[in-house]
Amino acid sequence: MRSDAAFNRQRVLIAGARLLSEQGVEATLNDVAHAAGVGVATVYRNFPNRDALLDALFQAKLDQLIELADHAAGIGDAPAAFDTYLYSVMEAHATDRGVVPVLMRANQSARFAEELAAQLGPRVQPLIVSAQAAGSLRDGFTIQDLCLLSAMVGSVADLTRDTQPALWERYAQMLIDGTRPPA
Amino acid sequence: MRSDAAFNRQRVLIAGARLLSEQGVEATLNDVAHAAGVGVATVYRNFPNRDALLDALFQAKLDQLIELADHAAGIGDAPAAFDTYLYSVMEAHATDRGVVPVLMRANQSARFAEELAAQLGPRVQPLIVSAQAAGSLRDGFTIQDLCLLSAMVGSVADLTRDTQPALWERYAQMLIDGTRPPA
DNA sequence: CACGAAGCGGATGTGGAACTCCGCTTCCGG
DNA sequence: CCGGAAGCGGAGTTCCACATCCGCTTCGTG
Repeated sequence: MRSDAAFNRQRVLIAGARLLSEQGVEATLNDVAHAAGVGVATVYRNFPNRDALLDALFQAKLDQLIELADHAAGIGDAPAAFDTYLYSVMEAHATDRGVVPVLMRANQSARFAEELAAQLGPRVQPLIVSAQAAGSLRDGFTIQDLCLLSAMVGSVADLTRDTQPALWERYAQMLIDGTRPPA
Repeated sequence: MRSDAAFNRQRVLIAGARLLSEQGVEATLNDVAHAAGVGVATVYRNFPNRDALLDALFQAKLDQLIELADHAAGIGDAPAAFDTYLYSVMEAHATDRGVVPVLMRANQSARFAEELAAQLGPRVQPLIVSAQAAGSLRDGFTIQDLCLLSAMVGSVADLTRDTQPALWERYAQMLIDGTRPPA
């Protein structure tokens, strides 16, 4: 691969990630190409179609969540570690319009679901188990719950972004409260 | 207005409501026209554009929520009345893909926000106040909370409809638990 | 019943976004 | 330093949904 081509591919990925965060999946490939400072054809040369680009960005988002999990795993206190992780994922959903649609493709594509489970599961499951053992998390709580609770926060953030950009935090807190074991 | 024209208008509204429930705002006017058994032009003769049709359907959805509120108001027990209302609104969001986008236009249009507040507020506020007085609902809970909690359930239902159509109930229950006063 | 206005349906126009084609430019091994 | 392969940009094509136009049909009044 020629060096300039590799450089352009990076530019497309970076611009794509930025536009995805800001505008969600609505962003057009024309916009991405323009933002990256390349022509549309260059985008299509690297990614056969729109979905292929999204696939590539999916892995980047996944890496981001993995990093959050690894950071939380470094916290000694089990309840705090879990809470920190859950909150940071919620924050990612709320502030990055690309996370929800990209990750939620897992519901539609077995390949995505597997990759998600394989890469994220081993890191997150211990957080859940430890928090349950410490009594700060209700039994029966699953990774899927974590994904969907975060998606819920994301949807609130989407609806209120224009008028009350910080409101999602209220609901994030409410949901975190809801993860405690029933009294 | 000619009788056949009035009849066709009704057919469009009914078909529009059905498609909105099933497919959400994605439904095309062509589909609506076909489902109603009329031509596209007939739809446009009654509603100058797509938004005008959605406006008309908005009022229908609103009536539906009002009916739910009136039904709940008939329940003597204040906590049960509020819970019933909240759950039934959540159910409406989860099973009718049209409710979220139609109602959430209130966030963008002052007119909708006013109409919503004017028609729904006086019915729902008493439910909230009574439940709070009875100690089953936390202080600071607002109508907006009710709308957004329901929207959250709707978003979960959207994401899981294909694979686990009843999963939204789990989160509905979780959120209702979250409306109790903190221990 | 007859006639004109009101209403009708679908062919057509318009616009925006995904995707392709092609003539020009840039890279890089010999 | 040069030839050609690899890469490039953007004009053009296709597709789909919204919206309009127009010749034909139906209603309902006199």
